Amino acid sequence: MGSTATTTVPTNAELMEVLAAVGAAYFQDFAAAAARHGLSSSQAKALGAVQEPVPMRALAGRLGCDASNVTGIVDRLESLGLANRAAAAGDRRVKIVVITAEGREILARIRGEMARTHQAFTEMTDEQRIALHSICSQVLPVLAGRTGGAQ
Amino acid sequence: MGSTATTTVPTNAELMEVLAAVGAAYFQDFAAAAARHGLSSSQAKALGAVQEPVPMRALAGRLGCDASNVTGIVDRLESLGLANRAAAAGDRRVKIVVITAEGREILARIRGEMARTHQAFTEMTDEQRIALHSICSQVLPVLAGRTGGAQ
DNA sequence: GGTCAAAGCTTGAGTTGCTGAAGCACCTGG
DNA sequence: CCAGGTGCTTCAGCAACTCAAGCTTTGACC
Repeated sequence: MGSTATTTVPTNAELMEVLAAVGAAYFQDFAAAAARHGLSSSQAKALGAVQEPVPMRALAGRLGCDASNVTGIVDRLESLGLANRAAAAGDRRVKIVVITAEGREILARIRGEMARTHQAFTEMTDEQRIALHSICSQVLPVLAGRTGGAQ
Repeated sequence: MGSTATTTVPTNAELMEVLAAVGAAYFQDFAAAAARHGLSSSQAKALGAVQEPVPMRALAGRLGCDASNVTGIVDRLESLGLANRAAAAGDRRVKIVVITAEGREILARIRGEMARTHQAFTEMTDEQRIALHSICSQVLPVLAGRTGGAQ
């Protein structure tokens, strides 16, 4: 394959285009896998964000949405038996969302069923895997806005 | 985590994690920039998908949602003066969505204002830019499911 | 030429996601 | 103990999304 990299450096616009396309495709793969298990993408995303127990308010921060919104999402996860609300020790206002064993299993199954994503990975060389992981890790703090805002 | 590039190849799970994080951060940057101009992310995404005139049905395919949904989105774009419905020559059933000059300007402004994304790009070396673009381009056909489905 | 299935778009009902304002329960500092 | 702030929920209200049904137009078949 093209080990002779055509050394034309892509412009910002070109990078944005492929990045957006990859992001959108990844998201659709994720949403489709979640839907097969009866979860919306928001619910699945929330499930992924509570692998560690998290207070409602912090979960809203992780999901980038309003706290009142999280109430409904966790309501549905709870009614499906995938998560529970637990009281926080020391502050009875706080409710901590805890994933159940079943929730953990569903989450693992969803991630395992993202077929297109897995196939995309298998078609990458070791060098590409290393490069991609390195670039993403380097770029993430900037992109996620650790520049002056606490998470 | 040696700063000496430990050439350990990342696992699928590790790749999925950083990819998901980057995708989510990119999307939030996009949504925030769109919101500054009074557009929801769906509307902005649709605007980006009609830089070339596109029939309603094809637009639904590009956005990965139901055709009936596109009606409402284009309604709003039209009421904002960012796009228009035009009759297709040769088939009077078809309505073609055409972006307006104002729509094009807003879109350019949104893309220009994705500050975090641009900053992330500026912090990449030329080699990283080339590698990222190459990997995304290679992976995109698989990830987007060109495996048997016409777009 | 007439008829009928199919395609393209819209509409309507219903669910979810999301926000903002209001409200209740609880903590903390004076 | 009281005032103000914090955490969660509830309640409109809107956008997005899906499915089913409906309308217009098209294309093919008789």
